[in-house]
Amino acid sequence: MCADTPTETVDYKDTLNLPKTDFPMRAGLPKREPEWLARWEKLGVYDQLRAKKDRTPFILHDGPPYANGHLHIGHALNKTIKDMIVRSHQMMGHDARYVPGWDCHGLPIEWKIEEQYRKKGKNKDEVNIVDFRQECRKFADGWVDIQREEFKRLGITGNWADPYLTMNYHAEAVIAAEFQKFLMNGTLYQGSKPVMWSPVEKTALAEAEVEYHDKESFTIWVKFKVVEGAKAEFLDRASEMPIISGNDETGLFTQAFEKFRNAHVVIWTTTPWTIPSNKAVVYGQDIAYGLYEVTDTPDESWVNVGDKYLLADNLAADVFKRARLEENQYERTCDVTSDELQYLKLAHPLAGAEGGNGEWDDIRDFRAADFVTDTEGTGFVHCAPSHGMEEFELYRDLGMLEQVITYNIMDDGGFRADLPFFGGTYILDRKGKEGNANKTVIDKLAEVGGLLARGKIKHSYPHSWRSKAPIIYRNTPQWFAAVDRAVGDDQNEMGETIRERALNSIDKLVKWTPQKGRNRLHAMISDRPDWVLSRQRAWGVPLTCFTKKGSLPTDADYLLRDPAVNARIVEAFDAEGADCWYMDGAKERFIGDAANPDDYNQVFDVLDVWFDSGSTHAFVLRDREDGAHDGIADVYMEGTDQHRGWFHSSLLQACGTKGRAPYKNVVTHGFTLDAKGVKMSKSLGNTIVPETVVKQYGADILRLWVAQTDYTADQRIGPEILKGVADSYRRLRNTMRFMLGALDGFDAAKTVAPADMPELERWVLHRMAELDQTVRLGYRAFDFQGVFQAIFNFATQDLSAFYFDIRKDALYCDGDSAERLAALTVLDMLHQRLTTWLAPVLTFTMEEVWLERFGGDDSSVHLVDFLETPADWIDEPLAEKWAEIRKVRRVVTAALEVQRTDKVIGASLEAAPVVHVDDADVLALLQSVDFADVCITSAVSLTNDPSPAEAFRMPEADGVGVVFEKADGDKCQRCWKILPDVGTHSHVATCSRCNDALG
RNA sequence: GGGUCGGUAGCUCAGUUGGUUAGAGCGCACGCCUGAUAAGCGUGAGGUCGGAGGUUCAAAUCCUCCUCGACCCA
Repeated sequence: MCADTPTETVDYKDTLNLPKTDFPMRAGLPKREPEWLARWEKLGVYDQLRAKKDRTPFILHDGPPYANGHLHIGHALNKTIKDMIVRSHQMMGHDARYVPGWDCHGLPIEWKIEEQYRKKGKNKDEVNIVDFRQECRKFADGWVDIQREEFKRLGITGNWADPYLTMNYHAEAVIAAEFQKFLMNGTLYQGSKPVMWSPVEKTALAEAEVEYHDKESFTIWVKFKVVEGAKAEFLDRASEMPIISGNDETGLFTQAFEKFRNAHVVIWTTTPWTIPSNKAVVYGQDIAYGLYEVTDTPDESWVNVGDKYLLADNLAADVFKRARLEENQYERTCDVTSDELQYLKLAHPLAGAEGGNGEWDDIRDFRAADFVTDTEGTGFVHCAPSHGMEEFELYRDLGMLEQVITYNIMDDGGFRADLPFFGGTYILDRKGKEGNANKTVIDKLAEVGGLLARGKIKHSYPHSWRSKAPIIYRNTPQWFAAVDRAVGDDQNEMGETIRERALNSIDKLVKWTPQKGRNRLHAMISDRPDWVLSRQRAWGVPLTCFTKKGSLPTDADYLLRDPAVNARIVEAFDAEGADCWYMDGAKERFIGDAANPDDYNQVFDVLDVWFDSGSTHAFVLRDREDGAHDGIADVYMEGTDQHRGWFHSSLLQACGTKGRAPYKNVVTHGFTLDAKGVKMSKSLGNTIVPETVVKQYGADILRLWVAQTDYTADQRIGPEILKGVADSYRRLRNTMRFMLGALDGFDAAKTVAPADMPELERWVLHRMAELDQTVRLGYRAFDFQGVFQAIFNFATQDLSAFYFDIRKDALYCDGDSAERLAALTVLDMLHQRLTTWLAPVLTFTMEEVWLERFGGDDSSVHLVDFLETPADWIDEPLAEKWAEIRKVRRVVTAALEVQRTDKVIGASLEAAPVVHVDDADVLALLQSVDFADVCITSAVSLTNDPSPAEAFRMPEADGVGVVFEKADGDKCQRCWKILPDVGTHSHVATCSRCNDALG
């Protein structure tokens, strides 16, 4: 082009319809999000939605977070998923109300308050319990307020003005009332189990209150003699078992017993004080054992020549070394199989001891157990089921607890006074140092010849978090809900017992997302023991019941079961809170005239907090106006850890009280890990907290992270990942921005009917209708990842890179051409749909995008539903046609790229390629549209002449060849197309279209 | 230690009943445009599908073992 051409200086930019918008490219979310929050608050969006009539309720019931501490990323993930579920269902036409809740009772808060007291030099025991509980309540209240604000900042919608708290008086009343259902229907009973116990503090401890430190312990190897007494017992048993031939079995027994006559089974323990409570010894089914005989002895030893010991082969050498024997002082005489072991019984080393009062004379049980190993000790484990969880469970499962539970250790860690030899000795002294119990036991064992060896060992051992003193396992009375007892109400559709009802509910009434959650809970419910309801704590709902003095837990009259008493309690709790249980005269007040209060003890244990939260379906769903009429939620949505927690306790509780699961859908999310897939921890320094993300990027970025991840598995988050999320956000934001700019001055009166639109527009309608289905199905399945990916790919690939790119020419340069008006109509439709579809995810940004066109004081995208998308927009043949067109287009763009690289052209408008198409049908397709527009070239020639050899081809588009040609003519200074007619019009530097437009 | 779940390009994810050369988006590199401009368009590189065995004509997909990680339990 010549430098002196006058046209070059003409600037037609102002004559174009260029995009015009105030919508900024950069969002500034951290600063602007609070403004939208204030707007929604002012509009009362949540309440306005509730006022909409004739909508089917959709209830996502909130699992309550614990009211303690600032939010971490897990909270943010959890509430964001819930929010997207709630918002998407609202916009799909439901009344999706959401009542957030908090778990307020329990240990961690109790700790904090105790800590405060300790700082003031006060002891918890000196403080009035009601005052103490009030402090806990105040503390929880404070955190509820803080967390509420933090949740709101994330854009979580809900009834924040009136959330539910497990410590609300009504909640406490309902929890007590729910507990009383178990009391009345007979599933409640008092039993016992070993718990971690701190003798120094005289209290039970929870797992979280325990820390592990190295401790030096006594360690002893103790001999249990194989005894004759076993024979009689075995023969008794054999006679009851007709299947087994008595003679054969007797023969086997005799054989086994003769082989082990006078032999000793050796056990090893680091807690000598448990030996007086020993009730059994167990062996491993698959461990190789041998019988060993002492052949020589060192000078000082507790062994004698001829002693026979049963030991695991892997450990025998070690044991003899401990007994100070040289390797040549013993020999292995024969194999011992577990088949043989089953015929043996044992005697306690203190059996028959003078002064023992027969305390240890009973034969000790000897059987196989799967927790025995041969990596440490002797290959035999001594069982004191009152002081060990595994042993307790073994005998519980055998139904033999009554025979093996002891009560030898008191609250203070001392032996009961009347226990021979050991009464009055203590495991620990008052300061938590080693007491005299272990030594006394060891000395006594040595005296009766029960010891093979002794020593000391340094090992990791649990200590109290508070006193730092060692703890012990101690059997204590607890309250249980029986899961295998018929509940005895008439709600038996799912089964008679809690377990049956739970398992049937899991399969028949609940849909699981992801499906594998079903197996997880099913397995747990199948295996679980009875539910321990009681905690020896102060901050909780008390087990509101009374026990009869002088009665045993197994007696029918042990528990006071009186509806009038129960009603008085519930009524009082509702009015005054559960604190009234702890007031003076409470027993007399509640028992009233139902019985003589002096005959009863009031129970002061509190309920497991899982019972509290397991009861939310009653005091939230059932009792609240904005709950669910049948007390059943559409969705419970929590982390996978809640299979053990809330999903589990809610299921058990509801099966005990209403006969079925309180939910129809259970959705679970995984855990949030750092960028490498490792758990976040302060010590690793890989923690990401919501507050930081919100401050740096904004809540919408955090929400988008949630939507882009597969939340059903564990997710990762880190700086790089967040940056990627922010990148996607910007891409999408700019696409929206382009639409807003193009729609500037949009005139609804000039809308074009779909039937009158060009094919390209109708193809966009088709894609929109397709996407409408994808979006709704995805939201219904809680699949935000799928929804967002579909929308995002549509926006970037179909719109930005294809449709918009092509239509820019018409949008900018045309006057009110049919094409331009159709494009604007489509853009309007796109804007409304994309904005509403994305509103559940990008809550803030979509409001901004919405208001940009539909402003006004009362307007909000969150007040509207997804738009109806006519099904007849779907046009499969058209879609197939345009798929073909895009395939050919890709060949053209790739061909142009070659020329661009060779510096032949820059812009694609400089080209007018010749496209050779072998297939006549495909050629016809291309000829039916403005293929030059589609390729954004100034012209295109379509032909079915065979492609010349130099034509550009691509393997994925068979039968298409592109020969490059430069566009012929001059560049229109207005639309930049290179056309032959430029220069022939009144506006000299323009093409005919632009000449007309300029008028 | 036991049980369960997971490991596909730098990142986020697809991958149907086993079946051509394992896909997409983002990011990256290069180029173009300068009328979406701290934007937009195009092209390209990038993967021994955690590892090792096995079944099969054929394995990301089925089986076994190992490894790493997570959750629950002990």
